[in-house]
Amino acid sequence: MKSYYITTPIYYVNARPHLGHAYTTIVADTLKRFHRMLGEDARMQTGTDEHGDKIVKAADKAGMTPQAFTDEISGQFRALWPQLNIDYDGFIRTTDEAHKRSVQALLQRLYDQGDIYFGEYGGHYCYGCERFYTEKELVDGMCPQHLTKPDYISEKNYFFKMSKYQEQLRRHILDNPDFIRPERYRSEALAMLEGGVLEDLCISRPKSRLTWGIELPFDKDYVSYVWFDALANYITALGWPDNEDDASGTYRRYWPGEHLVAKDILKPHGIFWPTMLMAAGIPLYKHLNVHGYWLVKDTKMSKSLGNVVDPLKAAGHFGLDAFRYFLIREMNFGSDASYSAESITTRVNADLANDLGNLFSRVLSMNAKYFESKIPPLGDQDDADLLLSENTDNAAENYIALFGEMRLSQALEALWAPIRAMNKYVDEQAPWTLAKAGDTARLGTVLRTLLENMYKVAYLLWPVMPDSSATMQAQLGRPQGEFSGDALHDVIKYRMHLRTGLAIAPASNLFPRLEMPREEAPAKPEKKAKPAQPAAAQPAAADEAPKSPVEFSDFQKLDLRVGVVLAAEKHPNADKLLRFDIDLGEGKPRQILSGIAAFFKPEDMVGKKVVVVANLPPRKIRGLESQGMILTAGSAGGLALLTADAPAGSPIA
RNA sequence: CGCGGGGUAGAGCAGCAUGGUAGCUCGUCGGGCUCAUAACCCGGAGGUCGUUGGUUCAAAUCCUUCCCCCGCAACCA
Repeated sequence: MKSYYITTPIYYVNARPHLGHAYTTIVADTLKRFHRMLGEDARMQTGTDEHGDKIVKAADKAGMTPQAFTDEISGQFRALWPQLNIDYDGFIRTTDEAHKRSVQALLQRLYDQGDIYFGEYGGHYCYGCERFYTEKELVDGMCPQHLTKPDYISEKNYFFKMSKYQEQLRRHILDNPDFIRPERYRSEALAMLEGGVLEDLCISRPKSRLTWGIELPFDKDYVSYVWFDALANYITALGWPDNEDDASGTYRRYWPGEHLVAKDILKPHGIFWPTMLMAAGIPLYKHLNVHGYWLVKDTKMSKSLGNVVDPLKAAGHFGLDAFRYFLIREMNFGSDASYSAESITTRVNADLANDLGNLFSRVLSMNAKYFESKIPPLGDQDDADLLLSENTDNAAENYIALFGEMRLSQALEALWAPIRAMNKYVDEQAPWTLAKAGDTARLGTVLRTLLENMYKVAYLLWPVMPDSSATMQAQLGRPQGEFSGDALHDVIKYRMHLRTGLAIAPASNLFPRLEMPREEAPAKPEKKAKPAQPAAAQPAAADEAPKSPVEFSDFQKLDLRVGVVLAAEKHPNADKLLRFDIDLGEGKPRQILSGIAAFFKPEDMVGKKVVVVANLPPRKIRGLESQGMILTAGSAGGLALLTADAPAGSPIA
């Protein structure tokens, strides 16, 4: 079976995950799903990069050991991805023991063959920054950060003979036009190689300055400095070098794979890494796919500007699949793109709500009205019907081809042609007129033609919007199953996928329209001014939006249970809070605080059965810890308890 | 002359490697339909493709001049 291996960079754990990390990882996930649908043995990998002095400093600042600190941030990354529906197969940390051993093996191999040598490294070192500066970086001979004069120090270090492989790499890039893509980055890499002699790469730091790293196998006074440590992850995670000769091992199964990176790390991935592979006698990766930056309000996202977009918040606000769709559709892969609440709202409303969502809504509701939601039989098709299906099939082929060339935005654009064509077809065929005329046969053919084409589109969208795709397929009465073979081409090949007579969804509301965020400038006078929120630097953030749809799996995450109130009293330090002991059938009652003192008397609560969210993280409120949340229904008149006639601890679903 | 990218309708972009009626989405104006998520469909207005010169029967597309914007320059996707 053909294999496909896609990696994201390993993310440096000195900051929380942001939109950029999410974009890269979502694209990787989408590619993996796409190749899986092509019947390939697809694997996707991500991870975290955890060594170096920045980490030591960040950990220090947080009052933690480097290990505890990296455990924490790495855990945040790992926990984030499933929430964005990212289905990774491997998650590597550069602090993994196996990774360290493999890196050492790689270093030893190059050292033994003479590609690593001991030499002198000199430069302008700023003690404030704890780093070297080149002549060019200095401003009037001063450190640009601290405006102090750096010391010229020199120290002995180990170097990788990168220059030795310069010409070989240049030729490889020339011979393989899509080795680095899109084109612009290939040109840039070539420019780096043609601009003169490549310098050898300094790959170590003395332990006197840095201990948080992988020890060099041939000199215990030094640790590896970033490059080998980080880049090698792409193969160490596959088990290299232990299984280098094992034809059935993970390494041989997936390598060579391809990489996905943002433009800032083109040089390490386009130059350093391939020369390292050449030196080690390992085949080069197939492609380096390089994407641009997300700009926020046309400026680079950065912590200091405070305009960093939190991907989870955005996904929660706009809907996860809408968010994924937007990222892939809006950014022309390779170029920069602009992120804003306005642009995502416009895009999602136009493409998902108006075109795709509304198509499902109108067709399913007509099918409910005219055929009691049962899939009508297909009668004789006329030219318009055939043309519509042909249109879909052509678009699907384009979609697949464009996807394969990493022209992701254009791939989605291609799929929207049949969606628009279907909306037009509805107008032209006017099923409501056929219904009035009593032409049931023709009416059935029209709707059936639509349903079949909708199914195809829904199916094809799975890599980008897995949940919505599955929902759409289920609405059409053919829930997504396991993929086998080349599912993508198979679905195009056939025109009939649905079962005549099967009852399907009577309505659909997949992508509710988003409300356009209000302009910051003049608020419309008739609207009641909200209590003035401080003008947030965030692009109209996600705090008080209409609730976007969630997946059933999200609902399942809630642990709702029946609880019996054993004791209730006023919170000693708060007017609005009551303190409860509630039996959830766990043997020991839980202490739960609830802000309902204005509505219920403590003595009335004892013995009541209530509904409790049992898996919220414990939280301290006015000095007491609350280990859950009591559900109530709020209305203008007051507050009502949710209750259930079941024993304590009964799960609710 | 550090390297690279870009300048195409009001906005955002595609097209440029293999020159040949300037395309897409949003917005806007007018019309239609009534199945639908105030949605959908049709039509219109709006561009001398940054600038100079050149090659050519023909240039957004190739060569050239200048102007402007934006990244990068050893670890931020």
